[in-house]
Amino acid sequence: MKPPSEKSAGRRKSRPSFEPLQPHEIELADFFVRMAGILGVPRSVAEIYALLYVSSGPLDFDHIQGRLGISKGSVSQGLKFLRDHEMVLSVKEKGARRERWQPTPSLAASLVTLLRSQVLPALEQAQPGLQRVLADAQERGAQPEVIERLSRLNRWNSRALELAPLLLPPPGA
Amino acid sequence: MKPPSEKSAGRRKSRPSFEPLQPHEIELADFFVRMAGILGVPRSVAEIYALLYVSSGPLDFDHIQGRLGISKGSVSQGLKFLRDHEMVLSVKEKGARRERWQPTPSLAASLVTLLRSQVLPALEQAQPGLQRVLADAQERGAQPEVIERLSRLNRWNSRALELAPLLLPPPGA
DNA sequence: CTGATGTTTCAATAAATTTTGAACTGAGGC
DNA sequence: GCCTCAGTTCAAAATTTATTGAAACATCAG
Repeated sequence: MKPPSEKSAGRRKSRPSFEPLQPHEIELADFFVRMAGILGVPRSVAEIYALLYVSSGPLDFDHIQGRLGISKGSVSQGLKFLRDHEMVLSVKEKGARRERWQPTPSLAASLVTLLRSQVLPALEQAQPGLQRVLADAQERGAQPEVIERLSRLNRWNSRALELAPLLLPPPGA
Repeated sequence: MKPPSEKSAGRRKSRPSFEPLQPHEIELADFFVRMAGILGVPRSVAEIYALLYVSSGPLDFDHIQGRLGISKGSVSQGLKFLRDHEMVLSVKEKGARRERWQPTPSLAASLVTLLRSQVLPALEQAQPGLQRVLADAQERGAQPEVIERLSRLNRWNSRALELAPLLLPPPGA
């Protein structure tokens, strides 16, 4: 958006200037963006992941920002998200100041982490409420059909909560 | 937002005036809204489904609108969404003008339908692109690590596409 | 056919989410 | 300690998505 004369590269910091995404990279990014969209993950996050995914080695902050052409803030927040969900790893070379990033080995595991973090809290928080709703319906002598529905929902919820910890040990095990 | 004097119910159409949601209904609605949010389903759609889910019999258009206090447009669109994803059924009593709605018997089946409709198109559309990205990487002699990642992604995609039709027969079987 | 009821459509509006960028923080290096 | 670099924060702006409501449409009774 403000390509600063590009050629004045010479002095001081040499303003790296990165290539925009290549067609094959765009294609992959589109795929990840679309899949991420289903889970409400922002475009910029998916793009960062896609870039790391097609790149041969780990990339540092400035490369990510430069190649994707997005703001520092977005890169920072995006990497935070990916870190929090254990979808990227930083490779800190000895004696190097900058961190360099690469995708976690297993995309499958990453997805599980992501899902857990979205679904589990909802299930946990809902637990007492759902029980109350069911009890309520029973007290009020609601239709058997409704009671049945609410019971099933409660059973599901409990079962999901029991199963969840088996999927992947909670962070710190 | 503009309660039309409420008490002037008398004449003509008797302006039904529905109760707002009860606490136990709100609780359930919150749960559905939250779960729906994970998949990017709008609040109003989740609310409609929740209301039908706790209600004893099928509800008609005006009841849904009245009890949720949302616009006609939202109800119409919401029901369309739920219909399209086979999450609600209409029970048309003989000789009755209005349609009345209730949730599909199996919530599980409904969720599968919903997921299919979101994920499948993305997988299908991505298929050729992903293959191209992989071929591209091979031609360019990319790092083995990258090739490996892209291959795995392709295998996943194919497998998912093969498995999908088994989950539930496509609408019209 | 006509009028009334019930539903859908869709442009305008409102609400929610994402992105930006400038100010800030922190960690070394010197 | 002071300065530079690397990265974070967060309020404002941009963008995207959902909701509204008036007008169009459809269906049926008479």
